[in-house]
Amino acid sequence: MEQKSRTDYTLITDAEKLPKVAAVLEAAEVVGADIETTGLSPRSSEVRLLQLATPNETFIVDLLSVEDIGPLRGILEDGPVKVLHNAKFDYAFLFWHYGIRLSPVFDTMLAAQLLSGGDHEGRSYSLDAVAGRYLDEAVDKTEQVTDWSGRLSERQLQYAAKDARVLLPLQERLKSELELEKLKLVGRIEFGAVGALAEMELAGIKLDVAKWKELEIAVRERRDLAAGKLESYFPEPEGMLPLEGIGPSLNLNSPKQITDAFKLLGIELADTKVWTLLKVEHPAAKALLHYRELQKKLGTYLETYPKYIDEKTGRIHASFLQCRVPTGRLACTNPNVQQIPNEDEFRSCFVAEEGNTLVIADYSQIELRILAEVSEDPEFVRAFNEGEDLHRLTASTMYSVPMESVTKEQRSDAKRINFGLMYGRGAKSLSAQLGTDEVRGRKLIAEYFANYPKVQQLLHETADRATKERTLRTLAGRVRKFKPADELGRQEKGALRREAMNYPIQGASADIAKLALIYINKALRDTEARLINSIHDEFVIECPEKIAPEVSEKVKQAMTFAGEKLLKNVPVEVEVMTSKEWRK
DNA sequence: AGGGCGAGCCAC
DNA sequence: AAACGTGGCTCGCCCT
Repeated sequence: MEQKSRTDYTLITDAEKLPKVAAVLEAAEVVGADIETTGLSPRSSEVRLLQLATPNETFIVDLLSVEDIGPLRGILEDGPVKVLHNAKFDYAFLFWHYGIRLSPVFDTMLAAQLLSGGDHEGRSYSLDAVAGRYLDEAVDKTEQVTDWSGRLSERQLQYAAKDARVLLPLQERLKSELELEKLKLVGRIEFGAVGALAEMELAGIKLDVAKWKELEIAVRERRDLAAGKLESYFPEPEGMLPLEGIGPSLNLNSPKQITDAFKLLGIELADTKVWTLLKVEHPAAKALLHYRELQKKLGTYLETYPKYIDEKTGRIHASFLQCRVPTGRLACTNPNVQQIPNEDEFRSCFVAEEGNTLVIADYSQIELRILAEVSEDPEFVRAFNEGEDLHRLTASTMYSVPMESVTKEQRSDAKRINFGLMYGRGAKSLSAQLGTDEVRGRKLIAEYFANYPKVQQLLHETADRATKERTLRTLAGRVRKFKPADELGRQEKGALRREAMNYPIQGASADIAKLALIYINKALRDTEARLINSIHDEFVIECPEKIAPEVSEKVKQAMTFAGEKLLKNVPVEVEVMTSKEWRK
């Protein structure tokens, strides 16, 4: 009689067995899936194992001996739901090495993150941790970091099989939790966006290094000049021999040393932030701000970004973090290509490859449209429906002047208020920004809310609900949980109310953006166009010049369609432009 | 030497 | 106090 192993699995080392495996998997509704790789980067590492689990059987395909996994393609690209933990990782490897687009996907990591409602504090989302929380089952990950490139031990194979199999009960549990918490739609959005994000990371972005270096040299020159000017305001340190004076006597990047240096000028600084320095009369304050700006650009961007260029592809492949941000927005790292300085000087260094062009598309005032939709404020909604300039309209009513007589300054003030109030901004900070006194700031806000009473009502009710019910939802149903307010101090309570007021707006914008990722990726699937960046309400696509017009149209349609899924009473507007270089 | 943290600043 | 929401990155500084 055959001995039963602890975790049953069938090891496939022969390609001829694959059709049979495919037949078994085809009959399953849900398949647990996992891979083991020789490293973390799909572009420089290999896939060693592909594990596929049904309730009855777990297959381990040894991809070192099985080269052609063609018979499994149908199962992976369609058919049963593939359950994975951190599916973007597996998707990227399978897409890069086999051109396979996993679909449909259920991601147990994303599911767990959605269920947390943005409260990630002290929570791990490793498979081990999530299985522990939802199944009371430990998954030993000690084998994960072992060497998967050579001969595999029984322990390794056991581990590989277990990893795929545990996903089945875990998915069952998380699926019902998502249903219970009314997170099915958000789940579908997140799971659908996995592929788009994986492909976007793999596509990467081209940096024109020569142009970047030129800019680096220019900015360094400007920085050195600014440093010299700044240093000239401070007295020479005492007891220094002439030769020793050559090195830097004062570290201009150190807030502490800067504070001390200002003290020598008779200026006491509470801190060295912009806001503080702007109020200082001494020219050294201005010089410091100038120096800081250039130093930031040099250190964070110009000197750093070339290091991120991948040797193989010659492009920068950032990582997008799908569910880290409580509002649902994407975060981005290594490097953060969402925070490249907005000036053309910087952005235009990100270019299309020879023969290609960029299609740059962004939503026009999406957050204000969401505010209109959610608040149902009649004037707000009407303005968007009639294609009016909302900032101008706001200024016109706020200052009681006809639309056509609104000045630039008045419109700019209205714009600041429109944006500021979405962030829960109060009279104090608004008046500071507008350069006016608090009394007038308060009056402007009062006038604003008199014109848009339902906006005020919405913001107020939202903050109250966050405090009382401790949970809020976006238009798509994405949940954010809030701390109990009674444990908070005055200041923290205020912060919570502001977070709350902003959440439904920023969150719905994220919902729309993620839907857009899905639709854009789908629309471009059979073209040579690739999504290469996503900056909250803006998408950058690279494609052969020839097909730019049709790509522009497809992207615009996909984005509009995504917006209209959630905005029913307010029109969605998308602006698209084509350029060899990234620009505003 | 390297981790952790705060200050400061870039994006939307 | 500097109160405008969401992030990530670099630097200085302090720690082990």
